[in-house]
Amino acid sequence: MKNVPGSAAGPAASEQPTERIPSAERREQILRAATAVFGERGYAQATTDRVAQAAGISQPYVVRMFGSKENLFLEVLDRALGRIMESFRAVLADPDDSPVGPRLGRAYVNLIEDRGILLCLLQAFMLGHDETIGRKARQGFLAIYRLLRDDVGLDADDARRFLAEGMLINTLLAVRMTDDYATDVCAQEILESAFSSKLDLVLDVARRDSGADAGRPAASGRA
Amino acid sequence: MKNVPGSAAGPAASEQPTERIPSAERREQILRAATAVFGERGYAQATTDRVAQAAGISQPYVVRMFGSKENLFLEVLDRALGRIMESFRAVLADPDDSPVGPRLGRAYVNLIEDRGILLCLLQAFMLGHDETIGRKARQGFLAIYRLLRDDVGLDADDARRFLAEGMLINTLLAVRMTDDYATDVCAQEILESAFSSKLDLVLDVARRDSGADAGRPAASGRA
DNA sequence: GTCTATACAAAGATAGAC
DNA sequence: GTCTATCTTTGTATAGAC
Repeated sequence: MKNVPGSAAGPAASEQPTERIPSAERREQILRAATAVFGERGYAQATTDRVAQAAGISQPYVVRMFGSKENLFLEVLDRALGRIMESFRAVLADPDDSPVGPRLGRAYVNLIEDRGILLCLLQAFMLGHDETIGRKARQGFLAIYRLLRDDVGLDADDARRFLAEGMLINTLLAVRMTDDYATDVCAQEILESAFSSKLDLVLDVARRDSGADAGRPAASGRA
Repeated sequence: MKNVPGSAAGPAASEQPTERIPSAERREQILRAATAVFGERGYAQATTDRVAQAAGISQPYVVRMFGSKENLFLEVLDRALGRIMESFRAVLADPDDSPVGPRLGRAYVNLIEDRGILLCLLQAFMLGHDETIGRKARQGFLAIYRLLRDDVGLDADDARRFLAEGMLINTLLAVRMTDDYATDVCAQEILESAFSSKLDLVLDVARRDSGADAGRPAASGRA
């Protein structure tokens, strides 16, 4: 039972044999799906087939459009880095007078709404041993560091501390610490400490994403 | 060209068809090899065959001894957590009067000599989506947190900060930031900031491990 | 622009000999 | 205690039709 074009199972006869949409749009759709899948399972455990299912298209088409799984991941990584930098720059541009640190932190956590962005970053960092991906991952890390140093104006210690908190956040998300929020006081404590005002958002998103294991189409609107 | 028992390629006719050693010892040997491989490639990308090569035995034997790859990883994770806790407890037991924080930090970084221990931990954290491994990973994380809170006596904020620095360290190791140490000032700066007095050790270990890609036997002594 | 069919490689696991 | 041979599944990628 793979992804069926216009077969039964559906509540009537409506699903066209996959809409024919412009490749640019399709690209973005696939990237979005791939980000969720790579973020959740990691590069190696993510399959092009799961990405395809999440995007609602066939596996060969995913490969066709991006050339290879590795290439797809590289584009996903690029996109994720872009979102992060963009998000930080938006904070810097905002004429708010409260301290930047916390504002950047909140902006970072807000990115969890964009499913998989943060996790893909961490997944990429885990691939340092890979010739191609590793290099790009290091570049990405350093690009963020430079932004903190040069554009935000943090000193080396503050930049390190900021990144450290970011890595902790990534880790808590990756290990799904929210699963233990309700049953373990320590889990609760560290989550509150790490996310503070953004904890509700994190818990909401975790609830939303759980069950909807990135893989098959996210229950599209039209039923 | 797999791992050959007593074939050619060797500098003479010496290598016995793999020594017959007691299973307890072999177990430890495999766990050590597996820690290096899992740490470097991650759970999914690590193959039982690479572990076997690193341990100098056949692939089926690895599976035979641990039942499955998943089980092997779980034991590796257990062992890694044990080493960390043990190492922290040793610091607490040490009648040194300098502040505990930095001493714990140095003890943590010292663990990189035990190849893969730190990385396996992070790799496990990345597997939160996995029913079995994810649960154990969360437990491990929380066990460390409790040790910091209860045994070390840190408050929630300090414990969080300590863990955050630890996650940054893990990430820097995983992404192999040391590869850029010589060529990128930012890489140099953040490595110095994150590892401070232990940077030399880190660079040494990186040099030692590079090239010796965990996979084939680590150039055993007798040539 | 998108699919079906399929070739091909990799990897985990099992059987059974030594 | 340890290996060789091998089954089986899964997953990437290609060919070619619609």
